[in-house]
Amino acid sequence: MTSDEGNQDAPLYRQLAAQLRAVIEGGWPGPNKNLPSERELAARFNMSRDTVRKALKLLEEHGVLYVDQGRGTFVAPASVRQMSRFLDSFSADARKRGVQSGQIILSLEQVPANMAVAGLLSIEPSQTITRLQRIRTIDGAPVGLHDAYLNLPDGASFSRADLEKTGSLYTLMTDRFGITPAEGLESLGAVSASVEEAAHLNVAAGAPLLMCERITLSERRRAVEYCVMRYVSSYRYTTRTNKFSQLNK
Amino acid sequence: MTSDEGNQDAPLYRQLAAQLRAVIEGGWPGPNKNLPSERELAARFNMSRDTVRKALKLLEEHGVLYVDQGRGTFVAPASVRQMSRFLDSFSADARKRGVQSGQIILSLEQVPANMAVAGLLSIEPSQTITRLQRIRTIDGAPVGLHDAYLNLPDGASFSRADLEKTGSLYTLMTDRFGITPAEGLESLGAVSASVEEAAHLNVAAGAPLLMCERITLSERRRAVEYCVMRYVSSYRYTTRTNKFSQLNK
DNA sequence: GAGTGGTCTAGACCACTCA
DNA sequence: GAGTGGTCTAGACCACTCC
Repeated sequence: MTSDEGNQDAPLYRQLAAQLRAVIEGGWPGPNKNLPSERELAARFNMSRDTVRKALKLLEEHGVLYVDQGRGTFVAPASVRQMSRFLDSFSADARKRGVQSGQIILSLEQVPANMAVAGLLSIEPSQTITRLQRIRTIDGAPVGLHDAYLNLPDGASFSRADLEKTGSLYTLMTDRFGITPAEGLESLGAVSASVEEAAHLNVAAGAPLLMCERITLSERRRAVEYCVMRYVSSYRYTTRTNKFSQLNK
Repeated sequence: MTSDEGNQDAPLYRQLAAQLRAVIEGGWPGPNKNLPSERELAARFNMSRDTVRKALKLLEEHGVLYVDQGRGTFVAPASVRQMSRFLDSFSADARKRGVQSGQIILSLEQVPANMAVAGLLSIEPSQTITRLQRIRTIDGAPVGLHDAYLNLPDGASFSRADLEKTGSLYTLMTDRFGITPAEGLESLGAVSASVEEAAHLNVAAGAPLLMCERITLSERRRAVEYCVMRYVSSYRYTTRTNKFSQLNK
């Protein structure tokens, strides 16, 4: 987890954002305290006010800062700063929480897409895709079932060993196939565990599960993955939604 | 639902964003098609390139556009354009989906905060707060239970009639108390319906429910509401997470 | 090489808040 | 009225993509 801080290649505003976040996480200024004004920061760091504003905007999007017209720029409460607005993979999320994530691969195979999956991935039915079923664990205990349908580039494939090495499907897709997830559409609801699911997750049949369906899009907005995830009731999915910002007034 | 389009008071970039969105929703350019370049838009609308960029940035945040370095700016697939990244109230969400939302108020009272709620709202235990319990309905059928603890300004209160008039708690808080929700922290999981919950929601006891806890923060990042929501299994909570954008490289 | 978006600057004026 | 962030401009140079 390298930071832009001190990275001479990164844009100025990212370097500044990284620096500011570092001092804020270091405890200064405290929550709900003023930052120096944009003009002052520009002078102190010897850059234009617009560049400072870009850094502040970035930190605002990450929930680190908030702005109050005419009053100033303030440090957000720690509870907000710690919650990401962005999509994490299961393993990245676990790493951030400081727990150990793992997986048990149940199956990895090439299958023809059925109509439902083909529709969701915007491909022709019967086109072959990769299906990956896994049990996800946290500190060794099973917490979720992932059933993923992957629309990989022509001829691309990977083995169980490839996946076991990296631990993260997204890392594998990026490093191996050059596919960068850029956007995710998710739908969450509650379901009852089937007998089979219950066995995998070590809960009683009929136990409540959190179901999360996700379509992942690449940078060019091609659907590259459709995934159904089911989690035991102790698992929590957290999100931060900021600025009830609207295009409509 | 007024738009910035043609609103002379709105900033230029908002007017442009509204115009662009209107022509895109009108079908031109189609999904995954090029927009004119930033320089061309600037010339055509007689504004600076930076102002055009602000409009495009806004539309990108709303999932209407995406940008590909060196290639151009493109219209996102309709599936992405329709999904909001921002927090909606139950009633606003229903309106957007074109269904009729309603509520049955179970109780509205002043209560002392217990330790858990006081901690979440950052107030002293035993301070009195407003508790509101409701059944939420869609097209007349019960789909959710809301249990909200409100940290209203000193002396502020409202009646059942006030709430029944507007239908939306957020609208009431904004118009009546000047509190604008600016940020929400949410945690989702699955639970089993208790006997009482099952009766309210017209499902069997033990049925799976989607539980969503939310802390809502005001513009100045004061916790103004803690709410526990439980939804029947047919209810779906949808989100869009864009740009796996990171502060860390 | 031509065209695209990404970064950066220096300066101007406006809207809002607070004393 | 002094200080804050919000908008807008005109121009410069860089990084990337595609032919």
